[in-house]
Amino acid sequence: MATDTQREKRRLILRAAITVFARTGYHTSRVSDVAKEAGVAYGLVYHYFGSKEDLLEEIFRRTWSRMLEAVEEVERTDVPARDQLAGVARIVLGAWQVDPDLVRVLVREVARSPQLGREVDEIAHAFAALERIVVRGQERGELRAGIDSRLAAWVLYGALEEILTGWVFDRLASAPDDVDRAEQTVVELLTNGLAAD
Amino acid sequence: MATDTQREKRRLILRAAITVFARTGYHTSRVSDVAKEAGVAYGLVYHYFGSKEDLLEEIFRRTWSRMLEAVEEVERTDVPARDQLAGVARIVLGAWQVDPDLVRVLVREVARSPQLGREVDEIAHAFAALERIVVRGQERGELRAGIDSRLAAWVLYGALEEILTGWVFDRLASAPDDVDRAEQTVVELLTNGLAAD
Amino acid sequence: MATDTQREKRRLILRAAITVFARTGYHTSRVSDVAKEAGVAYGLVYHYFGSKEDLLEEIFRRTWSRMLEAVEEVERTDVPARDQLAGVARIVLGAWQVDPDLVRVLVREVARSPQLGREVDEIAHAFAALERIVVRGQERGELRAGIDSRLAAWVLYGALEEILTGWVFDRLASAPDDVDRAEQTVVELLTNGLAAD
Amino acid sequence: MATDTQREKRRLILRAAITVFARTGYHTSRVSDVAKEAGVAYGLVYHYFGSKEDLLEEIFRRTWSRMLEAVEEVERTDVPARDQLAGVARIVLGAWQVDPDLVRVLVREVARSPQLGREVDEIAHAFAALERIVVRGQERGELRAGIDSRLAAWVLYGALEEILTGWVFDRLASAPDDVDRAEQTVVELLTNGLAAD
DNA sequence: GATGAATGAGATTTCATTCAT
DNA sequence: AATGAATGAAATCTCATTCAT
Repeated sequence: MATDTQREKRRLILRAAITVFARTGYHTSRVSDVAKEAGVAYGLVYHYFGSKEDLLEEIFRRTWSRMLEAVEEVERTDVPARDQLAGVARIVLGAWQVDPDLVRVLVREVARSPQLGREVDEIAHAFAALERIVVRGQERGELRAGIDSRLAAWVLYGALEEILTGWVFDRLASAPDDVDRAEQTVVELLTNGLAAD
Repeated sequence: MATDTQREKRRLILRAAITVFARTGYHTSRVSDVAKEAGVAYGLVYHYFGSKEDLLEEIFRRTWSRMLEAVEEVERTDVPARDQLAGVARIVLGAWQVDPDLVRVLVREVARSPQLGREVDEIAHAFAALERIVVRGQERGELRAGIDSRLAAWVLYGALEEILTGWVFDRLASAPDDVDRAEQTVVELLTNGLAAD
Repeated sequence: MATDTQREKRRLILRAAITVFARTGYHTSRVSDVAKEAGVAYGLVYHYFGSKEDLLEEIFRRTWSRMLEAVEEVERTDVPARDQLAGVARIVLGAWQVDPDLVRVLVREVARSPQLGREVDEIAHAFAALERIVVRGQERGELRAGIDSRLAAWVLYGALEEILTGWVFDRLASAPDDVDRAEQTVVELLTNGLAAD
Repeated sequence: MATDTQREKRRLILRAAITVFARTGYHTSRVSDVAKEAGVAYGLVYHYFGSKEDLLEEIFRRTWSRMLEAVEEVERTDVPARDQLAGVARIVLGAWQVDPDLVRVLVREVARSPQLGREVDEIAHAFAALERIVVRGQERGELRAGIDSRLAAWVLYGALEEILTGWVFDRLASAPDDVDRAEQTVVELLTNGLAAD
């Protein structure tokens, strides 16, 4: 049967959820707002999703799943570590241009994601991939061996997320040029450091 | 009159709020839980604080106020930029040892802080101070001039916050030794970079 | 047209309803549960029955209709009143062995039956038939004339229903032997009484 | 503190619940109806009772608790078994005159009581007491030894409940005179039986 | 006949806040 | 200052019923 239509409806509702959650945050959004935004009846949200929290969980899961894939693709790439890191930075910061509402939701509800539980695996895997990129770079002698690779991965991700946060709350400039510059700066900073030679 | 007692009661309630919010988050905590934790009557919370949100706001304001002071103190210090950055790292990461519950609340509710409005000033000032440290370092030739100082400040703070997040959600080791190591690693990473020479 | 198939479908759904209602009660059962149990589509239930309540009503009506017939058959029988009463007891208690799920539904939803309205007629007729058995017995001098016949009918039915209730809720033993014994005991009790001579 | 007022409020709400549930049944009654009937705010019902079901449960528990006490008091009485049975009949049927709304609720929601769980103990104890009355009568030679005492207790209770049901649904006359007559008839029926000598 | 997606009214429950004592 | 009973506005979720295919 019309599974295509069904998938579209699901997608439609999920999209609406992102839009609505991005507007005023998950908690202050009502399920009825999501339904209205999607242009469907109240109960249909519950036909496709078990609960309001499920909506958020699915948003997280999908995003991290795609993030994981993207990072792994970068990992498989045969380029210098620095370029790989730049690739990751581009993925994360690029999201702001591709789907700012999604970024708004993710940034605003970060704290909820570890509690959401299930998709934590995907997050952990993405961090692990990032860490492997660092380790590989160290093995190839491109990156310093003395630095804890796991911490380095966290620092990179933290830096990127903070920049997204700055954009979301309009405390950092986020025009296309700024995005490019931020990407380059972060990479430069993390590879060569702030110190003058 | 017994203003001391009053202040103590206020403090008692605020402490209880931190403990309770740290446990399961701001939203799932009830005002009655805070009252119970503080060992006072329900209504007394409203005698000292205007609303539940006021509690959170005050926690943020106080913390960022102290953070601002601490960063400014580091700023006034006459030591190399790298040591100043290390000082800031110590302040931020040290909070985990001084008051883990407070860190839990801050990390979990980060996204709320910019919405809270009023104390944003304090946050902005703290970031500005951090930025000035970078600028000063660049002026003194200790730090590279090519790097955007504001972005550098954000990257540093993001890195530190991410590490706190890792500790809060138990995804990074956080024993005293780990804390020290994290502090050194972050500073080393941000000053000299990941790249091998 | 395939009226046979139609009747079978109706029957199938009704059977499923009995099974489902017996499990957790009418109110907590969903129409979708009935459909699933019957192995038919959701909407088909509404093709054959006007509403969820109609299902219950039909269960009651059919049952009481058969009950009425059975009691009237006993009535037509040319045996002593005591044997007629025993016949009624056998019909009512025997249902537990024939169709325990049906008994479960009836016992659990007794209170609903008088509210259901339409099938009350059938219930009333069954009680009337039972009463006539008593009256006839009194007229033939087999039963005491001094006892209010209507009340006697109610007492008998109440006793039987309570025993079914005990079985349904597993508070009285209900193995085949127990059922036989219960039947005999009730009849003995109601005809000859508890009193020692 | 005003514990008296509190208890009164609880009582007030419970009373209102009985009135409302008696009107149209538990399921169709809304908590808001109970609040309105009691003349209190919506939330106060939840201040005193955990849930709508708790209201019903407490009604059952209290009633069966009082029933148990009353039956045990009859049990302690030093009168012939027949008079003790009459005493029990008076208690049960008398409820109709004392508190018809309560009886309406009990009769209508009987099926729910075994599911309610906790107060089942009280019901079981009441039945046990009734059974002991029969056993004692048999030991004293006042009642026939051949009859299963447990079944006799169930039959008695079933008969009484059925009569209450008849009154509740207006299918048996329930004027004061009728009540007295019913009481006598049931006792006479169960002790001496329907059979003519 | 058969399907199951779509609808939306309605009920329970929570809890921040108020206020009389 | 201190108490906690009282208030009532929301918000989530359920599910009987409808209807287009």
